Amino acid sequence: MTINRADSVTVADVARAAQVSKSTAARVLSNRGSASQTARKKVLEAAEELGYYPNALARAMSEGRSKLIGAVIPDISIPFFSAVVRGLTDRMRAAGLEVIIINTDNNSTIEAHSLELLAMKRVDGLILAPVIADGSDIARTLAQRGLPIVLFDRRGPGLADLPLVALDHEEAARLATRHLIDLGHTQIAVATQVPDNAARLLDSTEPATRPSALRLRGYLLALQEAGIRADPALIIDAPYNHLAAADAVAEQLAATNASALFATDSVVTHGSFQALQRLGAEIPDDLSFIGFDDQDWTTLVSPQITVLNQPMHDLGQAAAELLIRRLAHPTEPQADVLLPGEVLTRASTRQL
Amino acid sequence: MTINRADSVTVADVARAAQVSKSTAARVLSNRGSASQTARKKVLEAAEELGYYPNALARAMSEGRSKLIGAVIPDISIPFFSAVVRGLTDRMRAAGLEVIIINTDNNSTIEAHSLELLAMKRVDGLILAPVIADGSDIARTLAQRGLPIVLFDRRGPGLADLPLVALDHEEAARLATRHLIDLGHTQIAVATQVPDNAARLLDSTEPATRPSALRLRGYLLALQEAGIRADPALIIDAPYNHLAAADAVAEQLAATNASALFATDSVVTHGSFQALQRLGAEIPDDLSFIGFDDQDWTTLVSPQITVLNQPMHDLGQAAAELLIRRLAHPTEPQADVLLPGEVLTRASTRQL
DNA sequence: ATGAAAGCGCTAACAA
DNA sequence: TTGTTAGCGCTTTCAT
Repeated sequence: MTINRADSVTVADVARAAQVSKSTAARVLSNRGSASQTARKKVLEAAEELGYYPNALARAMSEGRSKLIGAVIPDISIPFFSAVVRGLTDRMRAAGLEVIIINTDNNSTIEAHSLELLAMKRVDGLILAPVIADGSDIARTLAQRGLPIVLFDRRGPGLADLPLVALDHEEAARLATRHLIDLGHTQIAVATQVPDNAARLLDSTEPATRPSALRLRGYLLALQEAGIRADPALIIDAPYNHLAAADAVAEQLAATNASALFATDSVVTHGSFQALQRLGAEIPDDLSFIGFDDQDWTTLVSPQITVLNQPMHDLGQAAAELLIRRLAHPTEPQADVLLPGEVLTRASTRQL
Repeated sequence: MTINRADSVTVADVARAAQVSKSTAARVLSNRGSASQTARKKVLEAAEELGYYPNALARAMSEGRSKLIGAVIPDISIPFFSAVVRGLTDRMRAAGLEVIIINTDNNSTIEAHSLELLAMKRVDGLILAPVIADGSDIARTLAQRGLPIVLFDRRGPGLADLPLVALDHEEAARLATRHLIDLGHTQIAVATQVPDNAARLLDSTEPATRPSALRLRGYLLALQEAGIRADPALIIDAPYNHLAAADAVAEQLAATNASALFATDSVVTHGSFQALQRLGAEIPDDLSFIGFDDQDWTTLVSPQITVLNQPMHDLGQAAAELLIRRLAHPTEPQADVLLPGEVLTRASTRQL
């Protein structure tokens, strides 16, 4: 009964069994230096026999890299992030890297602790979907120390020099809004987390980091391009929680004369759809509706929902690829990667 | 040359800066041995100053445990698993353990490689939702070598002695079926992955490891208890893929006189609902429908769907807890943990 | 081609 | 309370 795996098989054990020196065995097992046919054969047989598994910890110690990547995200149970993580891990595995996932719940204290922890684990690199809040500058510190970091989905404050992989939020929202405009709508409501600087969002100097702000800007831009005046009453402030969003939309939408509604993220899309059901709105006869992210249910309800879909799996892969490139060329500067969204036209939007 | 280590501060660096010996510094930094107030203060200041982060790799080497856990699952992007993983990681983090997630896509070759890889990483323990296929005996080997493993959701063949955390599949399906029986239904169709030994499932000696087989057995059991004869024509073999499942259900259900339908997993539930839409069935007037897993869309469609819900987050936590207990008491035998499911009664099922 | 030996950064047993 | 020293398992010079 070998209960304790303190007795794990080491290179030395293999070497002894193969009757060669430790370094010869090490060479064969790590497939690096040179070794004679006979030595190689003896070592491999001994390793097989003893059931040798190289100790990645020890290897990491001496090689100076752990082959571990940290992924710090808000919540793996959100479909968007779980699809992204799938793309991410697929690509990382192909490169021989494993991924440690940490959920921050958008809490900057948790984020800070997580980053420290991953730094201690000596991860080779980091994918970070930062909490939008100032305070912690740990990410910046780690980056300055030479830890490769790729931002995902959004750029936190003070993280200006790190590369970002994300949906082109602004352009995606512009597409979605233009879809409605092309159908003849002019009274277009939008449900989103409204930032403080909403009114000044079109000033090119006004910063916008959170996805919702960028998406709102895209909406405003599309209106402007079409010569439609933005009506503040049509901008509905919806919390990032489907129940609360449903309440907000139900209440505020009823007071408008909107002929169309655009929800700028998956959670608010969920809430908005519930609000529309509650209001008894006939879609698309009373109101055209375009949501965000192609969730399961959007093709299960009737009418099926037109959505702005983002390439979740690809986004994850792109983030992985960028990080892998940084690992290989640490100094080479990397440009942001913004992937386009796509309107999936279905039955919830129609000509006015 | 060693990459990327130029900046990493070590205990020795701190010791030098604090003008004490390496071991004194190590003692205060790891908070173990004893040290004088003055020494402690000097060391902590020096550590702060230099920005010292302990190297978890080195610590793992000498302590013999990595504080890393492996989670080997079919696919993180499936809502069930992402919710489970959330519960799992929450609990693990609280215990100071991080989780490496690996997707197998139910491919036993990938599973085998993943297990070897995690063994090399010297994870302290493993959560494994095994592919149901014989072949690889790596999990067994690792377990015999003393690596704590907890099975999740299902018990693979040849893994009889490992503890399992799962939904009580059989009982859950029995509950769901009884819900329909209680409403007066006797012609109850079931959509599931039908195992080869379906006909003999009620023999207590007949083995059933895959969740779908256990759920089918629960269905049969409920019928038997109610004195209803099981009708093979009502057992619909549906692939684990919502499109194919929709086709199978649409075709086979039409040929029956069923007044109710029970879908035994989330994917088949999705497909079944599409099939019912395609058939133009009025729910619940033409047919009562009960699905599996409380997915977002089940309350978004109309009528809202009655489902058998499993406690996903709790399942993840339970798996983590069991593994943590094994870590602390490696020899103590552990019993399986089967959590109950619950019928969420909504509008898709009604009195016949 | 092979072997001896020096780390990688940490913990822990043992002295002092 | 401190410091010295010997590992943990692997990679990697540097001789031979």
